[in-house]
Amino acid sequence: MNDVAAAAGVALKTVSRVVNDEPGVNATTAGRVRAAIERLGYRRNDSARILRRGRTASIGLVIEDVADAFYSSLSQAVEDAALRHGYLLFSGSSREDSARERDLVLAFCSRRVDGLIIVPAGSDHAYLTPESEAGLKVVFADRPPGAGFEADTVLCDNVGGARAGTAHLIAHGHRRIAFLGGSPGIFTAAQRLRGYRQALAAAGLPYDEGLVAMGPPDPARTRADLTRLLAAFDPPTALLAGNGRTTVDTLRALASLSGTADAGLALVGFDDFTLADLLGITVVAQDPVRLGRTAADLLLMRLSGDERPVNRIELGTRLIPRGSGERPPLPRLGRTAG
Amino acid sequence: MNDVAAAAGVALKTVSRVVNDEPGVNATTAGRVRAAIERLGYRRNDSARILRRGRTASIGLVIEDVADAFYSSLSQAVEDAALRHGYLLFSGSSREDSARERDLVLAFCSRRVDGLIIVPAGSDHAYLTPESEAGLKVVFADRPPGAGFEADTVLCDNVGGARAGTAHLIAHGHRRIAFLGGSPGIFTAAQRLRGYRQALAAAGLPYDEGLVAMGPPDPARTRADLTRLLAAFDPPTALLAGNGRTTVDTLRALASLSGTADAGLALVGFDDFTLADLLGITVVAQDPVRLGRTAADLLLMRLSGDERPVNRIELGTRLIPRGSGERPPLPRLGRTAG
DNA sequence: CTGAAAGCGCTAACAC
DNA sequence: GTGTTAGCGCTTTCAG
Repeated sequence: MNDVAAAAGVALKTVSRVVNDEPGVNATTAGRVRAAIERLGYRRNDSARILRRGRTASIGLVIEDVADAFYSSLSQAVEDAALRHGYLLFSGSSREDSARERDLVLAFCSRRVDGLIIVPAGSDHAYLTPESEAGLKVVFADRPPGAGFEADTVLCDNVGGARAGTAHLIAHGHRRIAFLGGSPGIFTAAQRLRGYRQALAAAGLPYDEGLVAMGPPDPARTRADLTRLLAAFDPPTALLAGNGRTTVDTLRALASLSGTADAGLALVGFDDFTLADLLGITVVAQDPVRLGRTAADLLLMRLSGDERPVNRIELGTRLIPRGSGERPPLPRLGRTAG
Repeated sequence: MNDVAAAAGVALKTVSRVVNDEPGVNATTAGRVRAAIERLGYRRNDSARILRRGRTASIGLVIEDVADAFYSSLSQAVEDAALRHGYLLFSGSSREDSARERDLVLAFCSRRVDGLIIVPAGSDHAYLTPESEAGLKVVFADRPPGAGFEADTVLCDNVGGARAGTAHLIAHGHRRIAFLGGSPGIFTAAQRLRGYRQALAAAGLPYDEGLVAMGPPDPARTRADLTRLLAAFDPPTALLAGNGRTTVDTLRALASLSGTADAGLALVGFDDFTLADLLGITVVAQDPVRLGRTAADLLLMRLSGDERPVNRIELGTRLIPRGSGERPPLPRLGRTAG
């Protein structure tokens, strides 16, 4: 900036004014400055600017995994909102590791991001208290913060969605419905299990632990779970898959077990996915774009001075019937009592 | 840092030493400092650090669209490599808009990222010359930089992949093969068209412009293209879809046209996608993770001082037969000449 | 082992 | 309209 000033024969401050489009600079002078900038290939150093102004115009996004369709859609929505408002985006994936979440968050804090959108992997966010007190704005998305930390939160209606999916299967005559969900320690998985149980209870059906299999998405495990379930004395006639990856793993497992007694199993997946329409898979759809946009809007409101009490927003889900969830129970020959 | 120093009864510099794990600090003193840091909730301000050191330990990633599976996989790979080496990642999507690409890149440059990985939307990168001369390291991924700008580049073998896909269809007896590709202005789309033509030429088949439809992925357009192709006097018996989204759009279109004469059309897609296995879709698979990792490794090498001449790496593709590409041509009743 | 002073490149506040 | 000065919070350099 000094060099530019020298080259244009003006003071440092004038260059600053031109660079920042501040009013009160003679058009001719400004032209001379701009020419010098062009000639020298000068680019403002935002690090210095940030240091001086105390505002970075950047926000941090911590999700579980960018390569997952749900989170990449969410990212896209957050990115759009951020860029539209002049914020740059730092992003990182926790990979469901709370230490990595914490490291990312603290690294972003050290960079003095103005705000943070977090899909938490961990359940303790006390480490954010000093930042929050120092004025950092934080919004939690998809999962709430750990107990003891208050912040705006945007969630999907996991309980309602799972309840609706299960009720749908019950309405189609199913009485033995298995639930294949994510790790019970993950908020969304636990909530979906609750919804599943609520629907069973509402229909007067018993809750059978033998019909529940939970854990991190893993094709081999899903296949094993399914094999076990179908080999039982009283196997399920329907499945509720608790998340997108498990739904896909379940489809693969069913395809590979095909020809055996599994065919005709009804299936409802939680979270929509590409080509579910072509495959005829009934799902409880979430709206990751809306989730991301809502979280971003909330954060941007806070960043522009909104001081209202903490929000907790729950977005609805939508059941999309496509065939797999509307199949009636298949009578299982040679296995009925007697 | 001043406050911490005061609270711990030491000088500023000692706090700095502790914060940065520099050697030469008495363990007791260090303990006192750390206690003060904890008590005050102090977090180093990286903006100041960056300003002083002239190195931001961050890299910028500009892709086409995070919500696209290909680019989100690439992102994940880049992110992993970056974090592993202590770099934070700025990311943004150009949405195939060269102005947005430029704005993002320049914003990252203003933040003084140490390096940049770009999937270019535009074809003029002269605007990067000053940065490059100032020491910024740039790697291009998936598509090369515009003429006149030299930089490391990592590509997929688009020509070879499309040639292999087309040759595969020819080997299965097809003579009239349509190509549904992306906008001809996009490097990858143009290269894949070349590969398609090479394969036809190698087999002595004519190139028929009526069998080629190119443009930005759009379900409605794909459907219209397909309808037109199939209604022609001498319709194709096979399709080569030029990218992931078009492959999916093609599948939907074929499904909705189903029952009519389209069934039995052979199909090879370029770029693999989730569930292509279950749907039995033969594809020419790229490896976005490897692409991202290679680009990141290249950049990290440069950042650690590698000054060797510019690299241009081309990653191979892999044809995965799954059924759709192995169907023989279907004789078309009532349409043959005579 | 610890500390004091200078300065990274910019902007805010105030002259002229 | 333009210029001068101070200082953002840190690291570097050099002294104790």
